[in-house]
Order: sequence, then structure tokens, then C-alpha cells
Amino acid sequence: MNETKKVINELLVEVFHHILSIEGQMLRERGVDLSMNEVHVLEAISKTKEPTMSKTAANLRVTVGTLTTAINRLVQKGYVERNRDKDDKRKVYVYLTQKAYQIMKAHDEFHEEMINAVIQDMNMEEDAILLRSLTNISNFFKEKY
Amino acid sequence: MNETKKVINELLVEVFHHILSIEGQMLRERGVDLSMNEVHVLEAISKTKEPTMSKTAANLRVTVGTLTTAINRLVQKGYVERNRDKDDKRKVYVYLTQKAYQIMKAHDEFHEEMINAVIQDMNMEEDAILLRSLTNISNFFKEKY
DNA sequence: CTCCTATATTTTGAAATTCAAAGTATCCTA
DNA sequence: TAGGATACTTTGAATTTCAAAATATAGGAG
Repeated sequence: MNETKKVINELLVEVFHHILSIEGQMLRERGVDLSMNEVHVLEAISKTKEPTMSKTAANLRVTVGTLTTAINRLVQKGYVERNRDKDDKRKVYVYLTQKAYQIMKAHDEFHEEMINAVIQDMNMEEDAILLRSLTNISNFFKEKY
Repeated sequence: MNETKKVINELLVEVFHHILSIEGQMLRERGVDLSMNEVHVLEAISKTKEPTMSKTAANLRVTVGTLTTAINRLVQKGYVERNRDKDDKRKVYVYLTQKAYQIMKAHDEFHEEMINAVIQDMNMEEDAILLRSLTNISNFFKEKY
């Protein structure tokens, strides 16, 4: 494997994991009653267009049953609200509460800060090429799977 | 947030998660008696220089207690062997078995194939810049945390 | 209108995963 | 040789996961 491949692989395998555990540790230290997994669920809800249980579960790549138990806890903790569709009573929409938006704000800021620190010393040309390369990687996965 | 930041964030947040669930699904479909988490433990062992429990746990960013239960299962399933240090009997080294190496081989091939598909149509200049950028990202996390 | 099938979600049961804290064994040093 | 330090395991409690069964609603064929 050449260097580029090794680095990409390292990013895939280690760095991503690393970030998750750092974020999880931050949550615990600050006494937030959420795991990274739960933050992920909140994130998926905020990014899903019409966030029914099925659509949100699909975005998270977990079974709907798994999501149900996660949502049960998040509702109980006051981060999420459930709402049945008026027209199609099979459907359940999930919404973030204000409490959840506050957490998401901190989460987004952490990510933004992290990324800023990473790319702050890149020049314009590098930026353009990196953008193209990463878009390739991102699209590859979206299309292929 | 500019485009580059968005894409990096998307990679961090979604794509890596995506890959994990794909790999997990593959393992289940093929009837392999390992979760992605367990594969990760095997990977960490193979990458840790003198893989004691502490060092391996540190690389995995989990507590040693967590690793102990994971290793218990992996030993029982025949993927890992424990070995006490002759000189310092507090230390326990963990080793992969042949069975584990087979799994790791398939895992590595999946990653290599994935990465090949991603970067196959990049030119030399792009490759150099991508390498530099990704190395930055990778180093940033290693140094900062 | 009444079955029947499809869709959406929840419940259930079992196994994994995680952490913090307590427990055990060994090492090292004053 | 007593003591604290280090390495690991055990324990208890909570989360996370899946597959499969259960529930409820929708929509179409006749």
C-alpha cells in the first residue's frame, strides 16, 4: 500500500474512533446524561427530512427496533418528542426539544473548531484539491452502498 | 462553514459510520461470529507493539476492564490467546490466533479495495496534496489528544 | 364493505458493550 | 519488609444491538 492509502485507512480506522471517544469523554466529564450514540441519534433526527422512525433508522443504519428503544430513553430524558401523523396513523415523527438543540449546538461547535484547527494552515489551491478528493470519497460511499 | 469543512465533517460524521455498518452487515451475512467491535479489538492487537492489556486498551480508547471482557469472549471463541509475562507477572500479553489472522486478512482486503476504488482516478499532483492534507488531519488528532 | 396484504412501529429476548469502582496479584522502593 | 504503585480482573448497572414476534393502520381486490 502506498502512503496515501495508508493515511486514508488510518483516518478510517483510528482517527474516527478517536474523535468519538474524545467526544464521549467530554460528555461524561460535563455530566451530560447522553452517550455519543444518543447524540448521534439526535444528529440523525435533525438531518432527516421528514423524520419518521423508519427514515431516521435508515439514515442511522440501525433497525427500527433499535431506534425505538433509543427514542424511548431520549423521550424519557426530555430530548425528543414523538408525534403520530394525523393522516397516516402508522407513522411516528420524532422532534428535537430545546434541550436537544442546546446539546447539538455544542456538538456542532466542537466539530467546527476541530476542523478549523485542521485546515487553518492550508492554502487555496490545496483547499480546492482536498475538497475535490474528499467529495470523491464521500460520493463513492453514498453511491456504492 | 465552507464546502471543504462541510465535506470533512460529513466524512467524519456519516461516511465512517456507514462503512462500519456495512462491514458489520457483511460479517453477519457471512455467519462470522464476530462483531465489528471485536474485529476492532483484533486490529488493535495486531497494531500494538507489545500488546499488553493496558497498551491495547489505550490504543482502543477503552478502559482496561472493558477490554478484559472483550478478550474473554475472543479467547473463548478462539481468536486470541493470553500470555503472562515471565518476568513481570502482572503483565498479560494478547496474541492473535491463525483463525484471527484469516479474519484480519479479509478485513484488510475490504479496506484496500474500498480505498483503491476511491483514489483510482486521481492524478499524481492530487495524490501528493491529498496525502499531505490527510496527514495533517491525522497528526492533528494524534498530537492534540 | 370485508378480507388480505403491505407498511410502520413497538415489544421481546438474548447477547454485547461500556464505564466506574472494588478486588486481586505482583512489583518496587525506602 | 511494609507501603504504595502498577497491571489486570471482577462486578454491577446501564446502553446498545439484532432478529423475530406482536400490534396497529392503510389500501386494494372483489
